Amino acid sequence: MVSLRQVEAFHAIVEAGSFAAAAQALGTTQPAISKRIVELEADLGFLLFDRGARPPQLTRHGHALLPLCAEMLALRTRMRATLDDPAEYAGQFRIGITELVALTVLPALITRIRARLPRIRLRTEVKLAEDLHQDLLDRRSDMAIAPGPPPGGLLHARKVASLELAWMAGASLGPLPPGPLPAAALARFPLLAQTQRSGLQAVVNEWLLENGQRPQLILACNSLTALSGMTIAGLGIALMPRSQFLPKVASGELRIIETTPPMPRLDYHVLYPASGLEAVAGIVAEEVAAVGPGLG
Amino acid sequence: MVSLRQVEAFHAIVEAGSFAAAAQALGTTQPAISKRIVELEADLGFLLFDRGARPPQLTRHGHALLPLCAEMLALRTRMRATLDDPAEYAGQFRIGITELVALTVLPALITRIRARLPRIRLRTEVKLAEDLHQDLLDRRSDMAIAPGPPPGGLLHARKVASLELAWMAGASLGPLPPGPLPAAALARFPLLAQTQRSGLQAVVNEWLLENGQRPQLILACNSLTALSGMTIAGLGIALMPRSQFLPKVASGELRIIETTPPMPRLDYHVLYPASGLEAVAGIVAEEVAAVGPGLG
DNA sequence: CGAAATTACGGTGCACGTAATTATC
DNA sequence: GATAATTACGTGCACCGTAATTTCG
Repeated sequence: MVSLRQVEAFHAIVEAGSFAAAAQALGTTQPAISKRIVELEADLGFLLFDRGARPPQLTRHGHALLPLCAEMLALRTRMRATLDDPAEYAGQFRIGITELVALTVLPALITRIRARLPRIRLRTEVKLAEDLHQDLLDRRSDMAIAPGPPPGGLLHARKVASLELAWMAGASLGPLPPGPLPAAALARFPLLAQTQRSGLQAVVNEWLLENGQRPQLILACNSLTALSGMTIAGLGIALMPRSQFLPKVASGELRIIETTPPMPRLDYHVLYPASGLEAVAGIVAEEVAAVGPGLG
Repeated sequence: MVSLRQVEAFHAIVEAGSFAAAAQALGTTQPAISKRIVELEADLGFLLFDRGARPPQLTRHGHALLPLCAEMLALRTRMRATLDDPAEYAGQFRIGITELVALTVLPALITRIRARLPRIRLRTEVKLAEDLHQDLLDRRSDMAIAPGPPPGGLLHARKVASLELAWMAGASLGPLPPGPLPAAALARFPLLAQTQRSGLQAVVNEWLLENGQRPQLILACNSLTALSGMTIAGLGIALMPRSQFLPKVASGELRIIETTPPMPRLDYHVLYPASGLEAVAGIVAEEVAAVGPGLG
């Protein structure tokens, strides 16, 4: 029997232009897409694609079927919008966040969301920025609070904070030269960093490259907390959200290294796809924006 | 994610009036239906039924969702109808038949069907009449060629043959009284029969009951061929399609017992549901009708 | 020869059906 | 107390992802 997954796959192939692209768009693999189409063709009793062409061309019947598929998928979206008042939404809502969010505004955010959407079933997952983006695109999450910029025009995006970043060094790292350091001087320190998939690390890479340095990481760790600990221990220097670590600076555990040119700010966005949950997501996004200043 | 099976279940419950009735209509069980609804509600984020009422009442949101579901299911049906020329249909088509059909017109029928629908993938299954009806209702088959009457108004039905039936006795059963036998006299013979789910047996039961006799079967067997063998062997008498066994009568292996009142005729129908394959089924039905006289 | 779809295959999660429980009239 | 839906649970299947194969340009 025809299933929505098959219809979705067919539609995605036509939209994306190839089986492989459709697989990526739907967050699955090429063989899975291929199989869904074979099954759909068997169910319907006619071929949808002419496999003799590259890329596969729609058959006459495939063309005829396409608008029906689009309409069916639109209906699925409209089903979720049937809920006129988002406050009544009692379903699951998955928010992907960074560690920074988890350490700062998450408790306040959850409190605010529950106040406006009392029946919602929240799920949060901490990941690095690029993984959060991918989860959104693959529909594994409904919203992300992450450094931008958003990967494409596919997502609703709203800027919620602009973090001031600063290179930090532990007290035991030895004397620092006075005044702002150029990139070349900075790059001579051991660089501690989150992994390549992190938003902070993207800033580091870009800044170093723009200033003629090759990023050479000494140590990568996916935990910001662990990273700060290693920095304090004098293992190297790390780029971190300035305000979040000001207490450590005041206590003398961390020292701030100014740079020239200065580090850019890191913009946090709330991101969500068009998936029929926009009404709910819009409310959550408002609350994210409200707590945004707490990020730094 | 919302699936067509969930939507189908929801729609069927509203149509049928209860979870249990929907399960029967869809050929599944009550728990399966219940689970699909729970999942659908979880996906959508709102309740569809008020479980506090008996039978469960649609919530406000359930009411709002219903037309979208109906539209989606209608789209699924239209998808199959996308095929404008049924002769191009290259899918599976499952025909349920009785043993009588298999023994008489099946080869001719298959030849004719393949001529008109050259790409079709035919599947045939031999079963007793009641099982054929159930397979149709549960969507396990696409067409049945079986004794009527059809169980409800749910199926397309077309009469394709009217079989003359006759009680038959083997040569070794001993002398028969001359002239037509009343039901009471007939019932004193050992009665051989197909099982209760057979169309022939339904005729026997009804006729005996109408004429004041309790059906008392000596031996039941689901094979008409085996039944005729046992009759020839003198184990008892059996009601069988008259024309099909005329050669055995001519050879003296079988004798015909006329009754009073005479046995009714057994009407064969071609049956198929509304499932989006009507165009194909209509063509197949024409061919069934064309070979119908071959049934007797 | 390279890109892309299909086929093959092993594993896993999900959906089903049976049976027991709960709830409602 | 009876009917109907839910919950619990074990099983089988279907779908997925990895990898190998085939098929085009």
